[in-house]
Amino acid sequence: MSARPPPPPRPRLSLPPRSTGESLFSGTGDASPGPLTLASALFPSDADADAGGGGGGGASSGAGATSFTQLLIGSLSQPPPHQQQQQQERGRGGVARAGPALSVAPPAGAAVFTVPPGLSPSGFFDSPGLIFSPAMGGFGMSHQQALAQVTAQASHSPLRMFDHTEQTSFSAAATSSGALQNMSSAANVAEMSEMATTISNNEHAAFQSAEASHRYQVPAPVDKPADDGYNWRKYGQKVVKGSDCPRSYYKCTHPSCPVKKKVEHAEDGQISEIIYKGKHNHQRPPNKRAKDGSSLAAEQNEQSNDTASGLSGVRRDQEAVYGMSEQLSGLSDGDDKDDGESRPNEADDRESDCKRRNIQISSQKALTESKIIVQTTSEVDLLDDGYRWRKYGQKVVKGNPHPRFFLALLTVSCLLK
DNA sequence: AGCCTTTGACCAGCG
DNA sequence: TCGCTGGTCAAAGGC
Repeated sequence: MSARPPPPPRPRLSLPPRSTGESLFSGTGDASPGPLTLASALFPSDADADAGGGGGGGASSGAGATSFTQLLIGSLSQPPPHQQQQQQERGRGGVARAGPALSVAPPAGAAVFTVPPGLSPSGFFDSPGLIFSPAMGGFGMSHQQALAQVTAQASHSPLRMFDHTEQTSFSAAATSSGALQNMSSAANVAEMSEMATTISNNEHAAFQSAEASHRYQVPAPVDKPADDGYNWRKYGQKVVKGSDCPRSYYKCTHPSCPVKKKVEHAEDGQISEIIYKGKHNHQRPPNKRAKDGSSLAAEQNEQSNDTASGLSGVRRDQEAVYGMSEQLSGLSDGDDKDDGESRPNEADDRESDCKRRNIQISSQKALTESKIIVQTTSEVDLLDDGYRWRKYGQKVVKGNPHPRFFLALLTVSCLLK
């Protein structure tokens, strides 16, 4: 066991079929996709490339994806600014750059929110790292802002993914953060950090972690991947074709709650992907995680955030959180205005609109602040997002053949106008 | 005792 | 129509 011979299966990012990027900025786009989203959005062509396999392909993806880092490398050396446009053009064309590392999320437009393994969506949303407050009309801040914030902070502290901020919610799950490795303390941080995420919303939000598999050294029980504050009951498990990892099916135990989630495991038993489906129609159960210790704090933290942080005022808790799904799914038109102008394609927008209706869910939450480091196996056009990134660090992570790059956002105004 | 996991079987959608 | 595959059900067992 110590020596893991075979290359760990790369985590996959679920990307919505094409239009993702566009939709991100469009319709619900305003849902401030946040860096993660952006990242995912950046991998447009993936869909094109995989287009064929899209649907069922969810599971299999991993093929030659370029690693985020790799892309970064390449991208960094490229001129960033105009990329946005290029990207769009290319996107449609289907640059195949986005590697197969990304798996296509549910084709049918089911708004699925894929959370990086080990990550809990709620943590996601609650986590200060993400800010998506539907109530705020577009999530409190535009994705640019979020991005800026995130990246900016990230630059200060190169923690990985949802660094400490996440710890609150994630901590619960973080039973043992041995994984934390370099990170220091926060147990959960480790988990999150190791994962990369991708978000695809609206039509397909998919947050996923990229280097997950081997990296999610989630010591915690595999079956309980993410403690998102809700109670889940496993109702099935199945080996999905094209993937060696078994997929587990969970249902929210709350009566009448339609929410389900699928958790895919890697060969080594670690979680490689979590897909949430549906919206909780109830309040999150009271600290069920208290026993976890850290969770308690998280919970409190969360609450304080809800009320004090201002994220609110508006029912940030459930509705906010879930409201996000609405946002993501583009159900809330009002907020869309935010980015309305930045929308690249209204046509797509409309199209997505239709899709959105079909969306079953999406989980969501927002980054409230802080640092987020996006890790993806396929960075593709990460830098093509129209933002300017600056590399401020690089690190070779154990177990990961690819060096990890830390980027800071330099500007965020380009997309706005 | 209640809740959860496991697991084989069944069902439905799709090509 | 058939086979494949993903998703769900439900009985049995465990904690």
